[in-house]
Amino acid sequence: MVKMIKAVRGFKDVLPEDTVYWRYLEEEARTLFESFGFREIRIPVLEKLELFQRGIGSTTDIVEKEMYVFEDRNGELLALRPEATAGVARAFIENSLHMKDPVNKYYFFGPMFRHERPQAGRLRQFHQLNVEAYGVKSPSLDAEIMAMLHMLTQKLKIDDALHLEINHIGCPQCRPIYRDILINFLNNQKEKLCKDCKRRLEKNPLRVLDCKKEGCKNIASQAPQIIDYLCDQCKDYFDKTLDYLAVSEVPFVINPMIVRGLDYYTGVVFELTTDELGAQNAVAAGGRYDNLMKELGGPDIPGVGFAIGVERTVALMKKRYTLEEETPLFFFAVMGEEAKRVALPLALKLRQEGVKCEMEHSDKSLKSQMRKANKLKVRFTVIVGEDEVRKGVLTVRDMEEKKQFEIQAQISELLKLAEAAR
RNA sequence: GUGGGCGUAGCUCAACUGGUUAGAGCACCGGACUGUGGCUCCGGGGGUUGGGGGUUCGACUCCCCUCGCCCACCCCA
Repeated sequence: MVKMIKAVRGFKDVLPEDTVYWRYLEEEARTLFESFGFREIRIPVLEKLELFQRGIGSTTDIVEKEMYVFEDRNGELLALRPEATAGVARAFIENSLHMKDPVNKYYFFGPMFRHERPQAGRLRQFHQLNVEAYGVKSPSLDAEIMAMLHMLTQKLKIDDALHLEINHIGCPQCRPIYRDILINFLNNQKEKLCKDCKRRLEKNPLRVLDCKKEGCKNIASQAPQIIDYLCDQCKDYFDKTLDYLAVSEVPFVINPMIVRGLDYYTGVVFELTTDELGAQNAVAAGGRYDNLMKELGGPDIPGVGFAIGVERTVALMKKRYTLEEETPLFFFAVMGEEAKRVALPLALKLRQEGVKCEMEHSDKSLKSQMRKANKLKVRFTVIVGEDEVRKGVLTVRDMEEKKQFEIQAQISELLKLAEAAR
């Protein structure tokens, strides 16, 4: 037997029964985002490796060990994007969009690539819906964006499964101060920390705060919290953001343990989490990234945004309701060459009018064609056989009413039926 | 990268302590007045039991290796 070629590990096919959900999500997101003034941008899947090293941070796990890196034929190092924000920022700078657009709000949809071990809710190729707003640093904008995310989950009827968790991780002034205090605190109890946390202590001390191990949790619960060490500006900014959320009736909880994994985050950060999907509980996440643009060699322009995990969102949708593909209105059951000569032009004209229909092309018995029509869940089966051809008529069977009748073999007659069935 | 679990028809699963041509349901195809669906009945196709090696008279069942999938850690959407 010839060896079967299978998809690459962690890369999945999305079959028609599932694309219904994907499309529903995309369409709801598009109309919602656009109503907020966000415009669609599309960027390449492949970027120079350096973009991600500088944008995301060269010591983050994503850049250090999860990227698909390739050498181009000219020796240049390229990477499949592990996330979208760095690329959007690059496009923004490269096209001088801050000089052109009065409003710099973009949304984006596409695949991302991370070489991790697959598990529930985690793939090597996965999809994100991203939202990015550049040029303004304002609590009301941050709150508006979180409200938009909340509205999307309401439209998708999955908001009951989600919690908006929010935190503020400080600015370049106050974060280092807190960081030192935390490191100092943790160092004093270093022996009680787990193996992973000792490593985290070196690399990303904030992560110790959300370790799942009991011992570390106990220590973390007594650790100093960033909120108590924010500078006046950050504190004020955070308070205002929370107030805007409250008056907008967006439910949220403050979670001082939220830390983002990408270096570019500053200030307000948030996650949309669920406890219905196993260990990978973040359905969306985002925050401010006020230094990203500058670090990529662009203008000093602040940004805020979030990314929604499409597969995870679809998983929640599927747990709650069923979406089905649109069924054809007509099925042409044909017997013989002459019948096909009658049916084909009629089917083509119906589609021209936007009516979904199917016709049989293989030479099967009427019984088998009826079975197919039934399986397709069509409303009308149009039977065309020798008798019909001779008389210039069509036999129409109403599959729901289980009644059938003859009509003239004219497109106008079929359109009348289509109109009546709507 | 590290752990654990699992691999039998398209899908969900069977097959006593190793023992005859590996079964069932669903799905698929066809038939039951050679032009009529959904129900029922009947029939049919489809598996080198993930792959390789070993033990044995005999392996889906035992052993080894390998590949793959799943879940968790790590990390994150």
